[in-house]
Amino acid sequence: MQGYDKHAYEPFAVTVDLAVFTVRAGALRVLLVERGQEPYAGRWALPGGFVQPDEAAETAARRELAEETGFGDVDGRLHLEQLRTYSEPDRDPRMRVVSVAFAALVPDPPEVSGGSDAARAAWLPYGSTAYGPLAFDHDRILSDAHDRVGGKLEYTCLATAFCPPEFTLGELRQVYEVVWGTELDPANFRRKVLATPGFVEQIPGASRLTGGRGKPAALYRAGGAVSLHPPLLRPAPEPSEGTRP
Amino acid sequence: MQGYDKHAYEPFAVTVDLAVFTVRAGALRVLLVERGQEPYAGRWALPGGFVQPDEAAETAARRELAEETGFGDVDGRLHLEQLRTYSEPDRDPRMRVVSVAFAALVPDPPEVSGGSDAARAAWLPYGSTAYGPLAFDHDRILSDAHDRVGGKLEYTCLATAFCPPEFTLGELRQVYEVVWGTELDPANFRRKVLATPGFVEQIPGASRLTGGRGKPAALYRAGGAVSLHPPLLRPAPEPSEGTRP
DNA sequence: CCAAAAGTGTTTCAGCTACACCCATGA
DNA sequence: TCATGGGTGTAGCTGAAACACTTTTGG
Repeated sequence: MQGYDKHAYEPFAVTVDLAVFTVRAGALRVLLVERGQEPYAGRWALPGGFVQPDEAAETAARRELAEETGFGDVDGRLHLEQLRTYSEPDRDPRMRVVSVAFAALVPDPPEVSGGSDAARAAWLPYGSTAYGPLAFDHDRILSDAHDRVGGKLEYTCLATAFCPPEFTLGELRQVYEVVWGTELDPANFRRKVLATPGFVEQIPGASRLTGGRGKPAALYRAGGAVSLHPPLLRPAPEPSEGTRP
Repeated sequence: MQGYDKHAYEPFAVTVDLAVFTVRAGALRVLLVERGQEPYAGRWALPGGFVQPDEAAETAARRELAEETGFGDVDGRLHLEQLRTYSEPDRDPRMRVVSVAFAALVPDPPEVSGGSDAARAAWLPYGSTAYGPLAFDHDRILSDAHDRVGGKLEYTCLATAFCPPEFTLGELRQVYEVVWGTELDPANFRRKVLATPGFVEQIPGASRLTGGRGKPAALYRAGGAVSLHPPLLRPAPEPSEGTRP
């Protein structure tokens, strides 16, 4: 950071890529766009685009998401979080592109009106074989984003970002189950969540039917807390051993 | 990511910044360099520099660290981990600079031979008032890096990255205490570490004096595990409440 | 009545905290 | 001998897992 010369180096293009998740119909879904041009024409890719000269990466991420998928930040309920930056020199065959990746969570999936830029946009089930390999290194980015979200559910109150303003504890539990791919004990989950001050707040008197059948469930709002002490650990992958790479 | 034109946008400079931590003499220290030029001449800053057109950010980070501080990756014992990317348009007064920040941990601090680029390099105590505000937004980067490292100690085996190849459990415990700024019960810490398979491996027969006094301590090596199940939680900051922003 | 989901109670067990206590060494 | 840090033992608490049970709805 000592010797500066604006033109001493070949210019870098800086882009953003977004892995936007939601939970719909009991499944984890990702927002993908179909590429209309080479390279990777016809392949699915993460939404994203160039960072403009006067904007921060996060600003660019919100703008591109709206432009490309017609999905704006409705009611400010879009949770956006920087994932990491991918900078391998050959990750784009045409030029040097450094991409700042974001993981995003949205509660209810509004309709996707394929925006100005992209040929097609759709919420596809995460991990599905329906969309082959993604363009560029987007498979890796998507996988990293999924890992990050799964981990953050353990020690933050992030799960409410998948839920509408008013939700039941069963819906909140489904977020954990769908992201982790496991089943949780409803009784223990309930106690754990309610025992964490500020995770959720009950809406007095309100209740709603969920599965069509069953007792109506009380409604809750997201509380002000952001972190979980102690954390809500997912069942150990191995039989309680230190994980090796 | 649809319409490409290499010169359609003002070029971005892409740099790396490193927050390199070590534990020396019972204190957490950071590697800083003194700036020789404007802006912020004479101020302390994180080591870092430009990413070259043909290298990934992590490669650039290792190279700059060696060039600027003369501190190479001795024995491959440098733990380097991407933190996040800082891209606010005004973070450098001269031009648009997007910086990929890294957190790094090293075991024993070899001498720092202020390298080619920097005026001076030194290991300064973290949080000390000795170095005023850092250049650019480096105070924030350093703070973010400290948070990240502190958090990762809880649920990964990262602490061994601060230790030499052979270390005692007291030294390992000191890493936690120094980074978290708390005291830990030696007995319980010992049991917890040994109960996690793959965290450390005892070196049979070896022992060493540590504080000059006291019983010689057994020596251990880092094991192959990377994550901690269940985690080693630090004492809650508040009286066991969900943390609010 | 039955199925399904919400919600409560209870037993059991693992893990953590706290603290007492012994061991080996230098001063 | 005392101070210091390593290392072991143990009683008690907390919280999570597992599972039985009640409640309230739709079919």
